[in-house]
Amino acid sequence: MRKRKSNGRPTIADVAFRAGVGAITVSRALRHPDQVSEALRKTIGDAVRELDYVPNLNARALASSHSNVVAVLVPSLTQNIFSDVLRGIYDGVEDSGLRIEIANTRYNVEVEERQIFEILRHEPSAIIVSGTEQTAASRKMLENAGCPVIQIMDITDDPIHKVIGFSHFHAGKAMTQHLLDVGYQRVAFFSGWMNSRSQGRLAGFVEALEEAGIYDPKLICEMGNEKPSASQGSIKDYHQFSTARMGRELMLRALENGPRIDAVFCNNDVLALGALFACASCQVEVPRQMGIAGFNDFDYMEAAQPAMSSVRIHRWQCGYQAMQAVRNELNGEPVGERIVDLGFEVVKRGSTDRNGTLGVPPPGDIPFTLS
Amino acid sequence: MRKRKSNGRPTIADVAFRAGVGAITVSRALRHPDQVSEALRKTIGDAVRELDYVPNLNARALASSHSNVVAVLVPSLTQNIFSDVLRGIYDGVEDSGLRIEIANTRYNVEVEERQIFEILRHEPSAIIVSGTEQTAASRKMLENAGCPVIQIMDITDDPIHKVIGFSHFHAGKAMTQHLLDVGYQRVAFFSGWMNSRSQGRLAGFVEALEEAGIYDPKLICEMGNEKPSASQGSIKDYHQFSTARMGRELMLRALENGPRIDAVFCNNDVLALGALFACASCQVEVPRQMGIAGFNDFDYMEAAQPAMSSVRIHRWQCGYQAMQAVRNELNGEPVGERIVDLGFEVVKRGSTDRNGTLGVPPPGDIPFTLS
DNA sequence: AGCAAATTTGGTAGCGCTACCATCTTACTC
DNA sequence: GAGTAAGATGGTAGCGCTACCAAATTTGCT
Repeated sequence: MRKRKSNGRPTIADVAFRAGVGAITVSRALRHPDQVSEALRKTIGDAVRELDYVPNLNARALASSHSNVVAVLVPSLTQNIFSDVLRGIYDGVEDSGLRIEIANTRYNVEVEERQIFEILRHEPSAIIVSGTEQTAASRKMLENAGCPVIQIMDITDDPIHKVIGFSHFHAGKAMTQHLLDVGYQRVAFFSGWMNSRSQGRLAGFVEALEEAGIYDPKLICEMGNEKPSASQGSIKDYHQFSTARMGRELMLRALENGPRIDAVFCNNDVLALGALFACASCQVEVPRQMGIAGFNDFDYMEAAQPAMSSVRIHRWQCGYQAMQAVRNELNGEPVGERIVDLGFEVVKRGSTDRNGTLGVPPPGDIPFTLS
Repeated sequence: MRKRKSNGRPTIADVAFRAGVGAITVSRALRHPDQVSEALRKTIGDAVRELDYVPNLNARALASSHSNVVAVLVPSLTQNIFSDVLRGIYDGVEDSGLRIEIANTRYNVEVEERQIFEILRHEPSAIIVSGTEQTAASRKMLENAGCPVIQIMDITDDPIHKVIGFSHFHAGKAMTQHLLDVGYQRVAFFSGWMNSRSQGRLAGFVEALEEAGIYDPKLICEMGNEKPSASQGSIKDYHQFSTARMGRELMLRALENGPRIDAVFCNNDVLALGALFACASCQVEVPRQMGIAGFNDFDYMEAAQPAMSSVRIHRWQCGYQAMQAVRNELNGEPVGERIVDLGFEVVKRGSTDRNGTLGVPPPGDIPFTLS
């Protein structure tokens, strides 16, 4: 008779009894099968199946001081960019026995610091963190975390442990170069609120223009420069930091009394969408009078009219490969390459096909009239 | 001297020693402060702060068989709709000591069943599940889960425990009615892959047309009717089940040789976006020749040219209120209303302003010419 | 065969916390 | 003032698992 109410689930002892072995052997058969003989492994496997045994993860974590929790820090849950990353992470975690714990840093380094602090106290088995620009305090905590730390969605020469991502600088520069290559002369940069990765893109933009000798600070059109405060009222609004509305507004301003421009590199596809609509509303022809390029290459860029150029980045792969890296390391394999550059792709479409020379498919235009 | 390597973190015993009380009193001071005297509570609080003590959650869960984990089942991580819900959940969990564990059901009831099964074995303190159409097996498991179960993003007369959402049927019907009210005669329904909530919207659409006596099955234009298999190859592609590309394709088909239509209710904003671009590419005037309405009211709907009508739903609130409900119940408060209808809002904009009578702001059109 | 080394298995003792019960105060009733 | 109830505190014994060491068994080699 049990003294304490238990929930009736079979325990490792039940399995051990049924298999006629010691509890510890069952534990080993499950955790380190190679240390158990073929025969016992089978007997124990049968007992597990017959009893429908599932290990209690809390007990396991307590006894081993391994939580098997992978902590994932993302700056936002709303932007598609990170939900794609999360999708990769979830696809990558399958059948690993690992649990994922997501923390939302809200693009706020103070919040991130606090959350790293909290998360470390849960003793995660690994940490996946977005970006490479942690504060000094955050970096120190992560360095001393005593578990694999994978930085994703950016790249650096000096990773904490391992980084899987790409260069925002080079991506920004490459797209700007494309705009210059097709002959645009006055290229603007549109952005909503800037994070450190946006800054990288902007730096690439600036360098490309400087090399061409046509850089002008007035070409940088930002909205909402003010960083969101961490105060109660506004913290929940961080998800709106780039919207189509802003893209529209920025383009309208540029057309009305802004710098004279003939193309725009939008820091985010959704801004490009808004910019495109603004052009439509002002009868500005894209790409002839105005070139538009975005960043991320969400699916609607291809479907737009005209189809819009963008920089395709490998969000899902970042998440998936980060998870693979975590699994490998937890299995005792070596770290391997500490810097993994997944690259990017400048996708050229109609919205920047200034001369009709890109060979992109023409917009479908089926003649059609209603009533 | 310790026999087993510990990670050096202070334990409850350290705090107890420092405060000069028993370990159990420290536990109580933290878990049930009302059972501990004012004076001791303060002494213990000081000790906690001095030692920088943080309770070990695994030990707590093991000893109490309360995991303090809130399991959240969402069908997709990628669609904005659920990332908004998750944002609400994360905003709602702050400072509660609860942990969130997200499972991705991939719009697949078999996957959902398996995940409910797995999740129950982690003994969550509460479960938040998307939708009300669980399989019989899933429902039974949830009913016997022994913890609060909140269904969200749909509504039903017969919740498992508590439901917070809105009626997709009424939302679909209301938007369709709006299209009829402004005078459209042949209204189509566009959808990508249909889930049970989409079905509700469709049913509302059908009923509105039937009541008007103009229903015609040919008006239902679906793409990708085939349900995604759970097989390896395709399961990772579930996120593409509604894309702008599909909206564009559906509209092109409808214009070319489909049913003669003068308006379309898109099951999802992104389809509406694609449909709008298709109209632009075919020189079909919106809203005069073609009305377009979407569902979800993402931010770009307002910024589109013309601004697009949509049904605004309260995604963030669903998540946030679900979390509040969980917290209340775990604090021992009564369930309260078991059916919470958050409603929806038919947002009427230019894309359905057939007669120019809606009083919506005109599209900004600043006369503008380049070089 | 004889001995060392490698492999396989088991026992014990926790991991850090809380449920349960027991004890000790204090407050209140008659 | 005795008796009872209510509140505050503590001790003990686990929760279910695994680290650590010890013991038993097998293998390899001279």
